[in-house]
Amino acid sequence: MGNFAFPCFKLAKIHRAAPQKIAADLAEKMPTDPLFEKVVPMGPYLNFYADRSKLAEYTVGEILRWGGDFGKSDEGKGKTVVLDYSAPNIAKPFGIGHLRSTIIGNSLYKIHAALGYKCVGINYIGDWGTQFGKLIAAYQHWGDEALLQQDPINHLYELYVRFHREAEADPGLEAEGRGWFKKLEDGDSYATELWQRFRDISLAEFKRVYARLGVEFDCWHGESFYNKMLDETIAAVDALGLLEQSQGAWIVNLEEEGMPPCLLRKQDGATLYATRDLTAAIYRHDTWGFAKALYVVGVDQTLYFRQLFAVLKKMGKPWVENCQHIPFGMIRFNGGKMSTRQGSLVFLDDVLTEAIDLATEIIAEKNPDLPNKEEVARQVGVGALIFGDLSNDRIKDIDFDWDQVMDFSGETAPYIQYAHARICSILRKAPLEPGFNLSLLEGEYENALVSVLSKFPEAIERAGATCKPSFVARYLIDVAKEFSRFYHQCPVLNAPPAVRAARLALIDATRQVLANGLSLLGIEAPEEM
RNA sequence: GUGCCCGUAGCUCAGCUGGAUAGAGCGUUUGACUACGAAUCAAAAGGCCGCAGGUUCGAAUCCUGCCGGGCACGCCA
Repeated sequence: MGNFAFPCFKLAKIHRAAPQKIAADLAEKMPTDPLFEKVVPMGPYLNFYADRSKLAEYTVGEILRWGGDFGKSDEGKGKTVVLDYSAPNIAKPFGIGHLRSTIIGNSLYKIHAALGYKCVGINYIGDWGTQFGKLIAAYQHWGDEALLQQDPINHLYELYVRFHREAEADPGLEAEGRGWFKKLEDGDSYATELWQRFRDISLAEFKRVYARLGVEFDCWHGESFYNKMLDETIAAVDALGLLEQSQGAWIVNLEEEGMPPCLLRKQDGATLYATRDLTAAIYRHDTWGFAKALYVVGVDQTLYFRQLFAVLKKMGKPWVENCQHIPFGMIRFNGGKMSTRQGSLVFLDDVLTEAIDLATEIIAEKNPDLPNKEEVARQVGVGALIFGDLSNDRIKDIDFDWDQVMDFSGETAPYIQYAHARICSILRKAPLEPGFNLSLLEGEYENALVSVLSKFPEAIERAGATCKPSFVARYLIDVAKEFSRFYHQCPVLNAPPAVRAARLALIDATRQVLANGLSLLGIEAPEEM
């Protein structure tokens, strides 16, 4: 098989001839092209074989020329894409469930940036809503000031879990929670003060986790940021004649669209998630005039986003066509849904710590003299965790499994990082030599590596078009795999001088692609590990 | 009940707009550190691509039905 194959069945139909004959005829008539070494028919297929030397000269040459910019494009030049990701509910602890939105969004940010878009990463933190009323109610009943001082996160978590446990037996609690949220919305000073404290405590903790993950945001406008604009939004909906009262609540009817109504105000007058999201969408469009707005949110909210977008459409916002829900599958635990309320939550921070500890152990065993072990252990442990998530199609559910997370062999980030580190190791011994002749790279393993390297821009493009970082992740596995084969088959340092120079250039190009690719996933590439 | 998503090797998953003999990793068995780092490489075993129809020269891929699993379906986010 060649680098490209052309099936001749369709032509066979048109010309009423056997596809084998068509392939043979075409091979005869095909004009010679310097890029292809040969074009040969094989049954009903026409195979194009690229000229290995030319492909190597071009590919490796381009990579070395562009360096860190190799793979980028100007597809999104002059366009802005707004990404809504992570968006943790800060009344709850940061669970492993939030990891998905965070790292998928982070990667899509980098991928779009590489495609030339101006990106705005928004952490739409869940710092408003009924859950804060519940938290306040819980604090009223069982809160402990001393505990809140010394171990704030765990204490808030306990309160949250206890509230829902006790609420099962005492439905009055739910009403109490809603009551506190209403007070919060009405500006009650005591409620506001508690809310502010809970918010500050949680946010500080969340920022610590983001730092460990290496994730950043351009904008931290949470739900509470839009409080003052909510009335205006509802008034605008009303002015368009879209607002209806139903069972005491204010809604936008979506019967025509075949969907349940979208609630904007509860019976008690308090607002809902949709009210804030609607406001946020309009605000974001006014502020950034986005060409695309991506919402990296779980698949369980698919209907919700269809409703939200439907309301925007009814409001006559043509730009709603550029809004897109980017769903991802749920993380389950022991086959069941992970629930903060039931306390069956795996803390992201614990998972990070475990992964980093394991990386530390492996380093102690395999590379005890490594400088800055702690930093490398973090890069590897966190990388493994991120890659484990990004390497599969985001729509698939994940059953959280410690054994799987803690496996650093095979198709993992450490595998890719290891290939990168080995290249760096060789290049430390022998830096790139000037005057190399890339046309010498025509061996089987060299060609396989060159060939996969040439496909990097394509991988980024696909990942961007589909909003699926997994295309980049899987691509990097291919690169690392081809490199590993090459590495075991072809000596670099001990090769004849001319070949050695060319191979040094080849591995340097490989190093560049691995580093560029990993960075698109939000994974670091240590030079030693 | 209705709608949406998923179903590929023992396990976890690739398979782009239908195209050649369906591919990886883990696990299992075997081989390779006196060549640049063995977190690696090489090899073997392992498949009615959930089931049944249909469209097509050709289907894991498209259509229909069924089975199994997940999610959602008005006062949470």
